Amino acid sequence: MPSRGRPVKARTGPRSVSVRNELTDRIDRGVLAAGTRLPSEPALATELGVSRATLREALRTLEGEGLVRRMWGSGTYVAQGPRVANSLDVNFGVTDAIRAAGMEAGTEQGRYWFEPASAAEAGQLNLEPGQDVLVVERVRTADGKPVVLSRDILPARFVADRPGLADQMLLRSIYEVLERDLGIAIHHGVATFRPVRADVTVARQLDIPRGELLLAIWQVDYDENDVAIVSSHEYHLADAFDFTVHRRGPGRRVQ
Amino acid sequence: MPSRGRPVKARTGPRSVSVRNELTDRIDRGVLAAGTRLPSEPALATELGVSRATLREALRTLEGEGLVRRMWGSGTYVAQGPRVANSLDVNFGVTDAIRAAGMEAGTEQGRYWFEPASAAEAGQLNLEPGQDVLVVERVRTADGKPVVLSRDILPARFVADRPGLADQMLLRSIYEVLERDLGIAIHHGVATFRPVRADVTVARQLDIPRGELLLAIWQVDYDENDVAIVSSHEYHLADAFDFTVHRRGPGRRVQ
DNA sequence: CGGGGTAAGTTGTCTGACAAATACTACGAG
DNA sequence: CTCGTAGTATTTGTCAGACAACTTACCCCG
Repeated sequence: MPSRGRPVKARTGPRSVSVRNELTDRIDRGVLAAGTRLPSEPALATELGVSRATLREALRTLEGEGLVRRMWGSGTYVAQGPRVANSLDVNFGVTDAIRAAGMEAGTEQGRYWFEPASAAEAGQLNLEPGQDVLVVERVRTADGKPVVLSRDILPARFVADRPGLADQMLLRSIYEVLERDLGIAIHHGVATFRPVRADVTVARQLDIPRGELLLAIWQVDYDENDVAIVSSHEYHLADAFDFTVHRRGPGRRVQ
Repeated sequence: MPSRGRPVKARTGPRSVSVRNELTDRIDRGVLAAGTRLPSEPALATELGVSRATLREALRTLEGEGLVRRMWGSGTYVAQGPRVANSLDVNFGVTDAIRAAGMEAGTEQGRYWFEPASAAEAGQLNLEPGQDVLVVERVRTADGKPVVLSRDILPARFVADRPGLADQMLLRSIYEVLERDLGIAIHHGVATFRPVRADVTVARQLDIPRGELLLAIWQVDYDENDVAIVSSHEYHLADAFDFTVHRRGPGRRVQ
């Protein structure tokens, strides 16, 4: 395919994901307000120029994400739930979380280095122990105040022949650099979290007293083939944000 | 509408959910091991006795839940991802979490009372301020050691004419009582959490020093019609469990 | 004015077919 | 013998139309 300046979105994958994005867009922009009923499936399918099967594919995904609710014989409705700002279900970065809270996101003390992977890191990233990893450490600020200390760890081979990339990661989102410069799209991640107290090194970097309350988040991100790409450790100030999670079930015990 | 609180086991739902349950069962039982490829859609559809469209509906749901991965032209594979024990994505109760960790779940200091709803509670549960709510407070133990203090708040009218139900809630899971005795199935919930320090009352109930690390979780559960049913406050010992979350995306966002 | 039945509307399911992408195989060049 | 390449088979994605199951609203009747 000849290279165009901006490949709108034509080439990517199944057509149903385009439909999904179009519908989420309409919901986000308020074109489809919460609680309202969507047009019927045949009508909406014709309007979007796809078959009803493809539309249903997209609707099923949206229902799984909690954005719409389908009722047999009645219609499909936009969920009127609290469209929570930073839901942990979707894999946002720290920058997005800060901006979603209406504050200005910044970075301090950004630095990176290479080191041999520890046994734990090698296991998470599917490397041989001792292979080099790139560690990117940043202190993220909201309106100038340090709120998160993050350490992102990824295989060094990703940036081996691209010397400038590590510097880019200090300035921009790592997800963004991975996708735009390396063509690696993060598909999903698994996060584990626990309350901890700030030890002396973390306290110094975040400029808080030792023993302060933090939420520690360990996360591993995978691409669409379940290959581990990056492992992250984050320490969040306890009162910086509230995290929310949309939980499914247990209302499916009937069978 | 005829008053049918909840028909026994009349398979009210769509057939695709039965297919979904059957497939999750096979994955959970190990019949379909992680990483293996499922039979092709036509083959699996005939085996399950449904059309391919219905099977795809179920597969779509499973993909959204992260249990399988579909690859165009290749096949559908059981996700070999971390089938984490207590993932926050699914709405388990404290009892399930304790048992999943291989410990014995118990309850201490269970008690309940009625009180007028506070403004915040009334808003969450869609009540008039001042209407009575039932508050169920329990200390949950794992192998005899207190690990969670929980307060569940629900409209008093649910148990107004069933005096024994509140006592049942001290012994069994509230979800279970809601579903079996009241015909109310919790469909989903939204949880918010934050690290906190134990104040004096919480510390006394959990038998820990004041200032100990806790994870506070506020949650509101809804039925299938987005009606708020119960509001919960839980205080978890920081080192009792690790919570994990499966995070989608960021994949491809248009904007 | 209330109740019940009927009809219209909507989602769920089925059937069959073709398109698009991938995995496998056979073949030929080096 | 090794490697790359083209072709074929397999698998998921999409399409079209039809009918079934279910809900809602309207109209008619008591």
